[in-house]
Amino acid sequence: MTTIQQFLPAIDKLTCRGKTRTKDKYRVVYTDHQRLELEKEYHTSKYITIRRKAEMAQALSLSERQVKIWFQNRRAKDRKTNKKNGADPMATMPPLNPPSCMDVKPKMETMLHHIPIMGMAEFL
DNA sequence: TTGTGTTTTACGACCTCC
DNA sequence: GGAGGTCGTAAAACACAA
Repeated sequence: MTTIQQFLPAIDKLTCRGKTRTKDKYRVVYTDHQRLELEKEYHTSKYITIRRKAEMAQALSLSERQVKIWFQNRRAKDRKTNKKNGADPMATMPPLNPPSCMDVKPKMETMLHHIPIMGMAEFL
């Protein structure tokens, strides 16, 4: 399994807009199995816990950073499709009463992003 | 085959919270 | 100050009509 970490030591880097990325692999394509497992986890919870992130990373041979970024991108995708469908903006909101097992607290800012959409009165 | 639109990784900037 | 959230964006990978 190849991960981006394997390419990080590569000296030959490309720069775009001041960013530096490895030349040989701009991005890796995750396997069907990796995507499936990540999707399953996402359907369990849209916000992954630190513990689950470490477990998933190990199980899928990805870095924790990759798992974190995948969840960020997945939520972004959800928001995008919800916006298009005019669906429930709460869908990607962090839970207000997270289960006790959740060791990551949802950020207030995250919820505030949704308030203008749903209306403050409704939110309260 | 190829041109084009969409999706998927990955990152930087900026923000909040502890 | 670090971790992790969103947003915007770059570029590779992919899908598909012409």
